[in-house]
Amino acid sequence: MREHHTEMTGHHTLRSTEEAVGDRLGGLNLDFEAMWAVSNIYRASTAIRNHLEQTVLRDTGLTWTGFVVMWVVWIWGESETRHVAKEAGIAKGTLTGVLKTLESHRYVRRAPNPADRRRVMVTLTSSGERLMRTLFPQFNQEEAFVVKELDSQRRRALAASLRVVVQHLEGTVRP
Amino acid sequence: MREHHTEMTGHHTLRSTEEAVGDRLGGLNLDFEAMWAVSNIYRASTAIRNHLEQTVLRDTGLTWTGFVVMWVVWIWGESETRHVAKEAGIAKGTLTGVLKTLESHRYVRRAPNPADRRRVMVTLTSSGERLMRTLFPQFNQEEAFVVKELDSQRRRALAASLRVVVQHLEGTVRP
DNA sequence: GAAATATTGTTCGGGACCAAATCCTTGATG
DNA sequence: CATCAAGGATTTGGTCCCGAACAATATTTC
Repeated sequence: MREHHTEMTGHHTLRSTEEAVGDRLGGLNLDFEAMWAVSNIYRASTAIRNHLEQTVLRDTGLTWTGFVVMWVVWIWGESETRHVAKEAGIAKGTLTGVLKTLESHRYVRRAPNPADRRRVMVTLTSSGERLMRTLFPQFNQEEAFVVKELDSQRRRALAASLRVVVQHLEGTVRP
Repeated sequence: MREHHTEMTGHHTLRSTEEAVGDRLGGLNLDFEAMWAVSNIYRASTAIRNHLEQTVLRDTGLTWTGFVVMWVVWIWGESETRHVAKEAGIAKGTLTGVLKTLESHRYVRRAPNPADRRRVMVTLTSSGERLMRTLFPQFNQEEAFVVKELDSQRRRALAASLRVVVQHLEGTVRP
């Protein structure tokens, strides 16, 4: 692993962070490969989210989570809240609040399920549908920008490795 | 008690989500490789964070962000708040609140910089230091669990690809 | 069938989170 | 020196976020 400084800006880049970690933890018996893999997943995720918020979402009035929730409903069609929360990766209590916000913008609508009155269904309004149709291609364009520096093979390998991680974690039953 | 919500959806695994996307967006002209790479980064990041919160952080009273902030100060030593916020990937206003929480647990301490009284330095208390020394090895052990299903070469490739993404995004100067 | 048990969405309390406004301090400019 | 601009952290307002407690509804058990 050869790491060389391109520049000494005095600011803290990714490279110098990893060096600081090496300095601080070099003596300990740690799994550094696992550490770099995991910490870079988190780091990339933050950077990507920031980037997409700043570009595509900037003037829409939508938050990241609001967008994700609408995306789920858009992909799956009318859905139960339970399902939406799971797919969006948020707690059901959180979803209640997010839906309240999205409803106030008239992007989604709640509808009680007549067959089971505990359940609530969520649908996009036509205005929400329209928003997703214009927003999603822009979103995908920025996704392409994000992985621009990786060739096709690496993109597929990246996605494949991450799928393995996710399925490993989700497949692990917790007591 | 079986699920009556039906038929073709069944359970919602990673695979079936990707299938739903294919059904819904198959006709559009999109960069699917980019989409899978990016969405799996986010998905993995969420799954990992949940896992670590449920295991290592569960009984510590620390939030994810609180841990990350302490980690940064632990690695870098006494630091300026500005630097900590950047490394932790949160806004400076957020850091103020997080530090207030951590200070109330006596894990960190604020100290005004005498040379420039606008600046504030953050250090770990000895109790915070002790906490990191016991917590971090556990954390690393769970990181190893997270990537258990990937061989060494894939772990390195994963980290390397993510570094490329992060540096590409952070290197992109925004107007 | 009534009572016990489970499931579902909402509410609530305490944090996390951001962008913008604010408050202090420093450095520059006249 | 006095003023003003720039650079720090904090506060503020609105949203997100979780877990636990809750009320309503559905299912199982006896």
